[in-house]
Amino acid sequence: MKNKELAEIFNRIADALEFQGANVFRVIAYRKAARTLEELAEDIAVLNKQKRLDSLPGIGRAIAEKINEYLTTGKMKKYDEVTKAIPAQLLNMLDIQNLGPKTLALAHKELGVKDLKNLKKVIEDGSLAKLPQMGNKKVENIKKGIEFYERGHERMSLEIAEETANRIVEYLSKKAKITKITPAGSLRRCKESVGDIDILATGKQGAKIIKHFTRFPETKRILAAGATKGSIILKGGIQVDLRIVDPKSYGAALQYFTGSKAHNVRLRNIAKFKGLKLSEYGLFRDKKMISGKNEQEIYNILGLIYIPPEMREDRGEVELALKNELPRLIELKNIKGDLHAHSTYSDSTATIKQLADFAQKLGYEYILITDHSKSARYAHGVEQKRLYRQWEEIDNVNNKMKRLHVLKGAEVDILPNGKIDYSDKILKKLDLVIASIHQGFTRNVTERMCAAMDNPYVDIIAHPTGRLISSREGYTIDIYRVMEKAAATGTWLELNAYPDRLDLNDVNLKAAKEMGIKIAIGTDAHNIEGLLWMRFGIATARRGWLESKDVVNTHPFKNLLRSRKINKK
DNA sequence: GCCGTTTTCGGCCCGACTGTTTTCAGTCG
Repeated sequence: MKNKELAEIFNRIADALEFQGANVFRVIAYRKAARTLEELAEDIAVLNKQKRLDSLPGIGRAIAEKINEYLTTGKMKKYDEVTKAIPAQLLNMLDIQNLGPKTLALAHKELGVKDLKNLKKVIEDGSLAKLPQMGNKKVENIKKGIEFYERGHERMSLEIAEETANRIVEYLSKKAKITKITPAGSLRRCKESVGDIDILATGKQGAKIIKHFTRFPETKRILAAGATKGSIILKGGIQVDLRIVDPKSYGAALQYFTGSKAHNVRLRNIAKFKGLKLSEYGLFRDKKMISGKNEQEIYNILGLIYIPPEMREDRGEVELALKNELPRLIELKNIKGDLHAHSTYSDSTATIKQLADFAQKLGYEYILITDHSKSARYAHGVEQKRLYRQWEEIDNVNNKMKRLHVLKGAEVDILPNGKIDYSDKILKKLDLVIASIHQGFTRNVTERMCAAMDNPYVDIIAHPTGRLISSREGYTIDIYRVMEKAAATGTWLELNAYPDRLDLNDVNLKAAKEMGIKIAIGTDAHNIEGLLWMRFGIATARRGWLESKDVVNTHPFKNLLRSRKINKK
């Protein structure tokens, strides 16, 4: 699929245009098209062939033509033009904090800066500081930006973001005079990875609170400290922004700082259309504030029903909210059991009994034990003899449990040769079977997965794309074809709730739902606490617009096994 | 460059902070 490739190209064109000082809205247009392509589950080439490009948001005639040009000739004139005119290394530097397109262009034009090495040189010899509008402090900030840039600035997992935000909220709540405080931004939207942490608070003495904030023990550097806004970098490199607003603006500020940017633009447009103005301070008619305290009220006055933060990405939620047709998103309390958990039989530290006890404590009706199959040597995969022993143990545990059912499952490897790692004879005896790829990430993954789904005993495909958020792209795979096969065979696809996986991701989940595919949420726990990751699974499911009915482990125990594909034919 | 319950042309969100300046430009979110 060329989707990602094209997205990259359009982002690159946007960078170049920005550098050249083009109309900012043209730049935004290219970025929007790039975003659409990044999030598209379907193959852009297929859409192009069917002449359906104009149905995509942010893609009009000009960009559609460019896409077609690239898909048919392998080239794009516009892209060649801009990359020829501007060295790639120059555009990369736009990622440096405090160094924007204007300054970079100035340095390029006046001092001949072409790469990072040049830039450092003109900083050191003082020539950059002498340019118009520049000065020592500005240059100093760019220098700090370079340091940050060179260390690498990865996004953090949702789990780390949550922990970090909690620590800061606790610190601020203790001493500063704050009436309300909450994380906002992408953390509140539960995005799979968080770039920096936004926190919103109310209080009378903004400057004092900000000052206290900058003294947070983990602070490494203070980026800004005003009367209503402060910004710090923690020792681990995480940036945290704090905004203080008046209580009467709390709802508007919460709405604004939760974002996403694209979602907010839509809302402000609607406000404008109604002759109103929406800002982080409130909703205004002329100069008069008509709402601001309460977030929900703002949505309602604009004619929308309340949109949950997880949906606020401008992926069609605004249109549905206008028509009062938003899905009723799944909640953690709808979950009746965990469908992916490892025990000490393979590579977990938790015994079956411990998992069962904790699952019961969580209020579950069932838990599926899914240890690795025999070929997974790295994970102490379970061979036949030990599998039988595990079944005995599960029977014993079940006898002791009050309410909870421990189910016999397995996470069976789909081997590089396409075979399933247990015989059908064994699979048949299991309550539920998960199949997954752990080897041969580039070898016919799509075909192997599709073949696995043809097996009537394979109920679930685990972490279907194989990506690790922090470190790995994922398998070489056509996820759309995999989803088509899942829909055709009635195989469930997993939403793996392990914070570094969250796979399927939000965008793929939404596509899967539209195709009628059922989702199984499993934590992939390798210890007791891992079962608590379910909340990240739920957050991601909500980002994928899933409702209770789309997720199989919202079924009560008596219906769960009945809904297997083998029992439906 | 996109898009339309307005407007097929003319909009396209808007404010805080900083640093450079004496009224504003650049960057960021």
